[in-house]
Amino acid sequence: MAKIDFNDAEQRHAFWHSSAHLMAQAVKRLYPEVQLGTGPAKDKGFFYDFYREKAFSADDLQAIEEEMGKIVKEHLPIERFELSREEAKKLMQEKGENFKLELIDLIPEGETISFYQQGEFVDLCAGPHLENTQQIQAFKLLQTGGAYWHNDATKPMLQRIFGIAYPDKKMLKKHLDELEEARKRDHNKIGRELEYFTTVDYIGQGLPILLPKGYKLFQILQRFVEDEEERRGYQHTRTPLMAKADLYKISGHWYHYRDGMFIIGDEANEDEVLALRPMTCPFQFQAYLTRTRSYRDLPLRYAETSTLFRNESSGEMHGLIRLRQFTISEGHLIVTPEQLEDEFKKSVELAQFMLKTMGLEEDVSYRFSKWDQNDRAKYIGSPEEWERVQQEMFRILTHMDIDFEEADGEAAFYGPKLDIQIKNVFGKEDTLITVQIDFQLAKKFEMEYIDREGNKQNPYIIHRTSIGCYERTMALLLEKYAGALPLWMSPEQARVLPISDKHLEAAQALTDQLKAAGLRATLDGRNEKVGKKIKDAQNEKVPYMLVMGDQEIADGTVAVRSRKEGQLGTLPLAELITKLQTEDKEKLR
RNA sequence: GCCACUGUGGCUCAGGGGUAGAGCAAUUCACUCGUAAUGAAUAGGUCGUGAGUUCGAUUCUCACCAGUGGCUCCA
Repeated sequence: MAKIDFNDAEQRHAFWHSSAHLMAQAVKRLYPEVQLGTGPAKDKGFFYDFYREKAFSADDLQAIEEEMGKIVKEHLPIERFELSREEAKKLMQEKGENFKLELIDLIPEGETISFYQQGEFVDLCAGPHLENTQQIQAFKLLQTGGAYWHNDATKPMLQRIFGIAYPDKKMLKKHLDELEEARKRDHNKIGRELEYFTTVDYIGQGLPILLPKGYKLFQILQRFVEDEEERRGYQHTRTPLMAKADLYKISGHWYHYRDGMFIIGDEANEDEVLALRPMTCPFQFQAYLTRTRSYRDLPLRYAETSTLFRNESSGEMHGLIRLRQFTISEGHLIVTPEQLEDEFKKSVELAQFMLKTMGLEEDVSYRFSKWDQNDRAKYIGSPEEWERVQQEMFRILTHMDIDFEEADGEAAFYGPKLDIQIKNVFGKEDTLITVQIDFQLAKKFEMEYIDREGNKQNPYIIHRTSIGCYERTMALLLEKYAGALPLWMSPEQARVLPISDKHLEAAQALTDQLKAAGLRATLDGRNEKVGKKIKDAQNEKVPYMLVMGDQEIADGTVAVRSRKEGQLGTLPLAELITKLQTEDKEKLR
């Protein structure tokens, strides 16, 4: 039997795919009434969807694991065979696999219909697979969850079981240990422990409280972003958090986004109906509309640190990543067609600069999000316009030095997007940053400029964010650094630790001097042993600990300890301040 | 919204139909300490919320709220 090369993506894939079949075989043995959905390999691991009235319990999972172990020991060969469409349907009918029957109907005419069999278990499947069940020597079922048939919320919900498998126990243990480690970085855990944020049940879902450390980080990022934007030719606005329904009717949000908005007042009662803003675009457009614009005014770059409200459905909220109220580094660029490419590139470059400075540039991937031409109700504009703008955007993207994937059906309702994606500790992907080309809203809002020939033209609009939503970005930073943020982002950069109460006064003076030098310093004036103070500061991820005792006071120095490097010896105060200021300004690690 | 799981003092958790405990953390006093875990004392919980069953519920039932994982949706 061929040995599996786990570094080979295809072999790994086949391994996990066969693991899914192994699990399905065990499930069918234990619960014959279960109907099979589908069971593919994932990036890491596998899952299989089953139709069953009851969800699988933890005890069920254990029983399934045990049954899988038995099947492995049976050394069942895995064999492929092909059937005609009629034979295939007959077989699946006999087995009562109604979902598989649906799948057969989806296989295009002329394509071969293949099955894989191991022992009594047969599954409709394109493969490829392992040769024998005994190759799967180590596995673990990790969790269950509901999943709609065909990923469609109108279809029945199946029970999905997730698992991981490896050719040997060592590899499995390594994977499980890594999972454990990743969980320890979960921003939702450390962000609360380190007191960046909290939630309160009687405030509500998706409405976190940023505690002082959380707000400090927010503020540091906001100042950094706004300064950088200003340097790059942006002007900042501050626009209302709500508007009359009329505004959203012009933009189309009222019709395309209504379920996502918090609406105040009732049209039926002829109230004045207002809605909290789910995005900033129509507000900033009003800034553009204050006077007649010439091509000489363009590009016009508006930015805003903008708080938005979206009525996400209840199951969606997650830590700081998915919220009902959040604040985004919003911006809109009003450009002529000739400026589109350059301004688009600059927008992406600004985002990349932000990612690089935060240390996240290695962790993101790029997605060119296009419309779904089979679902036109979701979008405004004609198919011809969509094709034209998407081609234009594709052209711009290929001129840039980025690898991107294309995704259908991920566009905004008014235009295609470049999404910068990032994964959290659980491997779940979210959009961190987005740059979008909008060829629709300028027309709707009658935004125009006078071109060289004196003719009125609709500009293009680039919707973009430089750092994304602050809350989400903060979440990913906390996970990236496991709470130990680089100095420039640390809410508390240095903590002064007096050896005893005797040294409190000198320690206070040192703290004040550091603050005067623009550093974020605090004093631990507790009546505790210095060892304990150091330990606490380490746990709270403070980058620098400054110990003050008789020796230091006599010498006019400070004993410096770094979280990363341990004892750094004693430094004269002026030298310490220079060191910290230098590191603070560096930003890049 | 759907499928599940969870909810006992700041944290980790124990307990169990008769109105609650432990360790750590906290506070005060003593000690004034050079890399946490000395001594003494104190405080802190209507056991997520509401209703039902019961003589009595934190413990049983139901509903709701919130947190978490998955699906759908989305920044």
